[in-house]
Amino acid sequence: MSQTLDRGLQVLPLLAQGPTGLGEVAEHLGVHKSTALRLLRTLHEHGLVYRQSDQRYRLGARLFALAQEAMESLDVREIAHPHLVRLNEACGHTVHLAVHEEGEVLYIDKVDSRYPVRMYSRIGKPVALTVAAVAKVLLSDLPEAERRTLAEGLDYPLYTPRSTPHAAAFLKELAAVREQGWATDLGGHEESINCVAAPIRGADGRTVAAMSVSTPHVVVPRDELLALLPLVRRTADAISGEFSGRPPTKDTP
Amino acid sequence: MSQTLDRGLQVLPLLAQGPTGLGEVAEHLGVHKSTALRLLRTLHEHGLVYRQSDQRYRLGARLFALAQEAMESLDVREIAHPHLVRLNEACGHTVHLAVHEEGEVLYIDKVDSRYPVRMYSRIGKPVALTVAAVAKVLLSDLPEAERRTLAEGLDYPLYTPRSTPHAAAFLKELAAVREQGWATDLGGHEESINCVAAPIRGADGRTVAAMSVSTPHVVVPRDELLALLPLVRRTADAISGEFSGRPPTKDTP
DNA sequence: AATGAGCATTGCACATGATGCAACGTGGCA
DNA sequence: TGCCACGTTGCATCATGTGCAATGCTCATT
Repeated sequence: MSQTLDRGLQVLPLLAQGPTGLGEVAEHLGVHKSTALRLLRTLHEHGLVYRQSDQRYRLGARLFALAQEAMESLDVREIAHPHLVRLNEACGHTVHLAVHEEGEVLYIDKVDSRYPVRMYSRIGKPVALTVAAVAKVLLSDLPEAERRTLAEGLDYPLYTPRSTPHAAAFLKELAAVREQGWATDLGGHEESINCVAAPIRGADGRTVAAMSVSTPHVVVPRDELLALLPLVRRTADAISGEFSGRPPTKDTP
Repeated sequence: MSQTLDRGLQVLPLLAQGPTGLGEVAEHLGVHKSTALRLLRTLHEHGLVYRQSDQRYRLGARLFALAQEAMESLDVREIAHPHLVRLNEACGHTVHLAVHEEGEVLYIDKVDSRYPVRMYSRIGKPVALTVAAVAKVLLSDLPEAERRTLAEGLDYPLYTPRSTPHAAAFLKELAAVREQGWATDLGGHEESINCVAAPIRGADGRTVAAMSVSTPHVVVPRDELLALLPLVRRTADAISGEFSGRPPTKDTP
C-alpha cells in the first residue's frame, strides 16, 4: 500500500540475517543506492538499525526494547506468569505459554527447569504448527472451515517418525484435542521430548492461549508426564478464571 | 529524512505502550485517519502490527521474531552466555551483560539470581547511564572528548543520595574506572542494590561489552560483593579471550 | 425496532516529498 | 601514486503519499 514504508520495512528482515552494506540493501530492494541510504538513515534515527564500524548495518537496540515492551503489554502473559512459575516449582519441568496470531503460533513466556528465564531463548520464535502440543490446542479452537483450509495449506515435515504426517491426520488429531480439551506431543518434534498442553480460555469460552509442560523422556517416562495432566489443566483453568474475571475491555454475555 | 517511513515507524513505540485505535494513531502522528490507516496496513502486511478483535492495533509477532534473530546475531552474547551461567552457578547472584550503542547502554543478557530476591531489570531496556556499573565501564572506554561531551549532555537524576550528582563527578569516576579496569554501583540506582562490573574487550583492546554481578545489600554486604571482583574480572577476561580468538570477519593487527 | 453517534473505510484530485541520475568525496589496495 | 569501490550530495522530475468528503459499518441509546 505505502511504497516507501514498505521498502523501509523490507530492510529489517534482510538485516536480521546478518550485517549488510548499503549496496546490497539497495540491490535487494531494487532501488537506487541514494534511496536505500535515505531509508536506512530514517531507520537509524529511530534506532531500529545500527551502523557498525565497518559501515555495514545491523538491526539496532530499539528493536529489542520494542519487542520487550510489546511482550509486557500482553495481558494473558502478565496474568499467567505467576501461575507458570508455581507450576514449575511444583513439577520442576519447563513450562511454556503460547498464543496464536495470524497463522503462526509463538511462545510468549517460558519458565525453564534448569536455567532462569532466558528472555529470548525461544520466546518469539514460531512454533512447529503440525506437532507442538500448544499449537494443537490453539488451532483446534478454530472453526471447522478455517481448520481445514489451514491444515491443507501446511507442510508436514517429518521431524521424527512420530511427527504428524499429513493434513488428514492433523485434522483428526485436532478434532480429538478439541473434544478432550488437551493435547500431547509425544516425541513428534524432538525424539526425546514429550509435552502436554491445555487451553486457557477467555470469558466467552474461546481459547486465547495455551500452556504446556515439556519433559525429556529419559527423565520422565510418558505415563508419568501424563500423570501431570490434571495439574496442568488445573493451572490452565486457574489462569482462565483470572483472565476472564477482569475482562480488559468488555464482557460477552 | 523520509517522511512516510518516519511516520510509519513512529507508530511502533506508540503501540508498544498498549493497544491503540486508528483515531489515536492518526492524532498522535498529526495526520489524517486515512493516512494512518494506510501506514497501519503496510505495517500489518509486514507482520509488525496485529489487529486484535476490538479493531485496535498491537505490535505483532514478526517483531518478536526479528528481535530474536537480531539478538542471535550479536556474537558477544552468544559467546558470553555460558560464562554468565557458570558465574551465576558459582556465586548465585544476578548477572548482566550490556553493550553500548549510540548513546545508550542496554542489557542484552541476564541470568537471574537464585535467591528469591530479584532485582528488576529487563533485557532491551536502556540502563541508567550515570549510575549503573556496566554503563561506567562502557563509557569509560570512550575517547576523552566524547566522554566530556556525553557527560555534559546528560541528566543526573538523584535516584538515591549516592547517585552521581553531576558531570564533573561522573567524569572523575569514569577516569578512575578507566584506570582500574572495573566499576561499582554502590546503591546509586536503588538504595539496596550493589553491583560490580568489568569490561569485555575485543582483539584490539576496545571494550565491546560489560558484565556485572548485582546483589541486594541485605543479603551480601559491600565488602563481600567486592570479594567477588576477581571472579567477575576473570570471567570477563575469559569471554574477552574467546571473543577475540575468532574474529567474525577480519583481524585487527 | 429505529435512530444516531462514532468509528473505519474508499475514491479522488492535488502537490508534496520520494526517486534516480550524475557528479563528488573518500578510503583501501596494488 | 593512481585506481577502484563504495558512500554521499544536490537537483529536476513526476510518482506517491496526502487530506478531503462521502460511504459503510457496528454498537449503544431511545
